[in-house]
Amino acid sequence: MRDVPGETTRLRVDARENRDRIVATAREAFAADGLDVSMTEIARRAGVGVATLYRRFPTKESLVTEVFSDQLEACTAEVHRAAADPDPWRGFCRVVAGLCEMQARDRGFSAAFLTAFPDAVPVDEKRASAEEVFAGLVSRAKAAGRLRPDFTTDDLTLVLMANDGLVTDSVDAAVAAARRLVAYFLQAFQANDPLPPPVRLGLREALGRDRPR
Amino acid sequence: MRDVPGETTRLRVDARENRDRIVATAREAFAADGLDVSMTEIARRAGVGVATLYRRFPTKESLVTEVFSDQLEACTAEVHRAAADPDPWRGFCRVVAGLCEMQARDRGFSAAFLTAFPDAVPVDEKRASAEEVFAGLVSRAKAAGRLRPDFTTDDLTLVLMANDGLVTDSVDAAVAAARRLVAYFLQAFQANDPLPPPVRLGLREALGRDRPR
DNA sequence: GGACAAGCGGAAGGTGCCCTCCACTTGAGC
DNA sequence: GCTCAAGTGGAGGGCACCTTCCGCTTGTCC
Repeated sequence: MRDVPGETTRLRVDARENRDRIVATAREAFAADGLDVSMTEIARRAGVGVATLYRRFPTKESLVTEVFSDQLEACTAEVHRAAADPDPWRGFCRVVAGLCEMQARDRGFSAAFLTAFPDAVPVDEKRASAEEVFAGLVSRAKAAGRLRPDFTTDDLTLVLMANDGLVTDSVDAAVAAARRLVAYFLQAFQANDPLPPPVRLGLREALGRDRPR
Repeated sequence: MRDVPGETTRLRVDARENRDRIVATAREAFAADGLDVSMTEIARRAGVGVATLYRRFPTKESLVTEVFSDQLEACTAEVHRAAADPDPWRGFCRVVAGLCEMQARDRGFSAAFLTAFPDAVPVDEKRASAEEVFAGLVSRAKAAGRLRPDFTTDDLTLVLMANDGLVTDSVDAAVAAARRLVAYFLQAFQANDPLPPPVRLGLREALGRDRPR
């Protein structure tokens, strides 16, 4: 395990360029093909050796975390912005639609956002903050009588996980599918018929499923 | 590529027992852990060598096809049974709920049912037949005024793919999540507000994603 | 009961992955 | 310009997977 230069250490300019190119390449690759793209392949596309890649990011997970940290930021920002909407129901719809659209446009994003990164503390912090804000939005939408009272914030996880299942070859198809899915969900969230009990979904494993026994 | 004894060839009794045990073991393994369970692991759990496994099933895909062929049969049977319901809306609900429940109970099933097996012709045939029957059920449910007119049969694929995203550690949690998801969907399917255009989702690759370029 | 094809297990081949090692190159400060 | 730590690329170690090979065992049929 080597040390990764933090904000304090300054990189040499060529190293800086390489690093930026790596992150940009990885972002595109993950978006297009999901998190399965190999480190060797990323290095090749970025025009560097694998050692260079591993010097900056000692593990694949660290690369994933880096790549999606600002995407996650954009995502939580979207939640905060939507929560500021004077109409809570419209804000609620924006959150659901916005997150699902992001997810559909980026195959790696869903995996990254739904995944718990044990090492990346700020990720969890931002997530928690966004969830809190969202919870406020939910209760206001309920108070306004637009959102069904038995909706729980765990249902957002349900929506995101369901939306994640809509894997398709083309981005356009994924976005179209996500839009229709969201429309169905939003209709259901306005209705008021009895529902099975809410479920708290566990987050998925990061890279590689765990093998029982 | 070796030859696989068909219905015509009779297996030796010990070989027959081994074969049955392999299929049973694989069924359990796939149900519990998905299609990622390795051939070596299946052979080990079945108490046979890998060569024995490969003698019966020359490729992993052939084993998967064999294992899920009768599950698929049960699935299409469920569709036919539900379609016979005098109340088309109730039948429709049974199809949606039934398929999703099966999917939630068996991690491998979703992958197998949503996946196109190029080699397994009967699979596709049964699928096609079930889809035809389901289409009839859909139009009757619409005629009865219970199902929204803009529902398309492709939306069933949407539901199944969405439900497939609800991967959880425990079966109970998966079933609970699927129930709630289905309840939301059924509410939305009764509503009648405008909706984005329907989407035709492509089926996923069988084993291992394809690598572009 | 004996012959032999069918069946068998485990070692090993081939591939792809994550990650490390190490000899070579190069930008930065004097 | 010279020095040298920082940076680099490619080979390869370790592992897991799917699949094949081959010498040994065993059910079956006469």
